[in-house]
Amino acid sequence: MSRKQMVRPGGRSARVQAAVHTAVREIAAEQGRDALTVPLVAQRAGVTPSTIYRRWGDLQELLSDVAVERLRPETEPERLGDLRSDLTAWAEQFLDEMSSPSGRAYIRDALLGDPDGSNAGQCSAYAAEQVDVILARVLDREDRDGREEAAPDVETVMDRVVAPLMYRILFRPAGLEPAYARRLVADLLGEAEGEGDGEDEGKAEGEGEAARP
Amino acid sequence: MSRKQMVRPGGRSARVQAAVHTAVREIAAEQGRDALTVPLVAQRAGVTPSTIYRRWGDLQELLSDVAVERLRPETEPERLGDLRSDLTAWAEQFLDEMSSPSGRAYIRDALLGDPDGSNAGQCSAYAAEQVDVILARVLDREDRDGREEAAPDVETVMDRVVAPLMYRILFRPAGLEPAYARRLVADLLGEAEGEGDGEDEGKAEGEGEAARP
DNA sequence: TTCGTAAACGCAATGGGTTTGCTTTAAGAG
DNA sequence: CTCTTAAAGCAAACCCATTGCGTTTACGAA
Repeated sequence: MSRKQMVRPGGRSARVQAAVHTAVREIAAEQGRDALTVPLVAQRAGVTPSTIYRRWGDLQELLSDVAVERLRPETEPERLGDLRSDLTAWAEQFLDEMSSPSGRAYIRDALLGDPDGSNAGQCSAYAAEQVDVILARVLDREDRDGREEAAPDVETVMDRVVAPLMYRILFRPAGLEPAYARRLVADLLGEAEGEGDGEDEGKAEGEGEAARP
Repeated sequence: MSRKQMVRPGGRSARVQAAVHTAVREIAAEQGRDALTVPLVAQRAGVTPSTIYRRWGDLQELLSDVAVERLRPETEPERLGDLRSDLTAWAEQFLDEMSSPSGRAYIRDALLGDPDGSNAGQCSAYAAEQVDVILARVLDREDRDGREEAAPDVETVMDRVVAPLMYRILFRPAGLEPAYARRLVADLLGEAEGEGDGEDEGKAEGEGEAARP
């Protein structure tokens, strides 16, 4: 677990932490993340570099902290009425947010300054939480009006939707489109009902990978 | 593409690159990767630090280069006779190698010093190549003796097997076991034939994630 | 409220990693 | 063989990372 969890909860410590975090975000936004350096952050936050080094260890851990904070979902998944719609919409939004340049940078930061893997685990837990909320609605609806709805469990959704999305984002960021997220959900849930809204659903993505040697 | 690709192919440049790469591996093996520093590597390789900085930019990019080289598979996937066996064996080995502490470190290095994502892409291409070799055998066998064998395509295997494995390795390294790799392959190919060799196949993994908030 | 303890911060000095201009070497072409 | 130029060596300057010590301040107990 990162150190910020064990600092004193109130008073000066909290002020310093908030100042440092906002300083990181401001500098990253204004001058790009390559410009980020501990002394720069310290100056902007109005503290001394040694304070940052003592509390976070190094720049990577600080960035990892900020990244996890930034990766926390702020709203519940949109409520569309059925599992397929909810999951599709959420997957598309997840892909959209995470595959942006800043999203990829945050993911990398979270993975990076993470000696014990707890920050990355937190990241994954956020996604699992969101998925669980969506899946819980299925049970709710079944309880209410007895209708049966095919409901995979959280782990299956992580394996079949979240993991492929994240893998592509990290390892093959080229040519990632919303259709890919839709297809993953469709493959998981079965393509039974009304799909095919005219857009491309195919798995074509114009890459020349996996050529036989 | 990383810079080492555009250096002069022979002579002193090649010697320097080789010396630097082996220096990185030796120091990492002897003193741990935390001890790795550009001046140290330079001294061991018999070059000046500025040479390394000019060719690789910084330590992370150098480590990324070395990591990709280390992640290249050295042998063809084992040939067991049918798709299910080949893929299961390969997935187990992949998980075993990649989830080891040094494997995770290499993956992180490859992802890290990788501004344009080409090193990570190379990493993924290696896996896709191996999978493709396995899948090509199915077509070979069909051509030879007309037998039909269910054959997913490379992208499907990447989504259903490689991506979940890599996701767990990076984001949830706790409690990863060979059974997980076996289950992924079984889920993809259908659990039709003889499985259940006594070991645990279940998806139980004693984690408390995804608790409803 | 007051006091005591210990965590957290500021200050300052130092060591070393990083960067850069200039020079020298050597690979590859004509 | 000579020429051109990419790449490596050298050295100095810069700045970041690290650490010891003194000071401030939050938190808890009397």
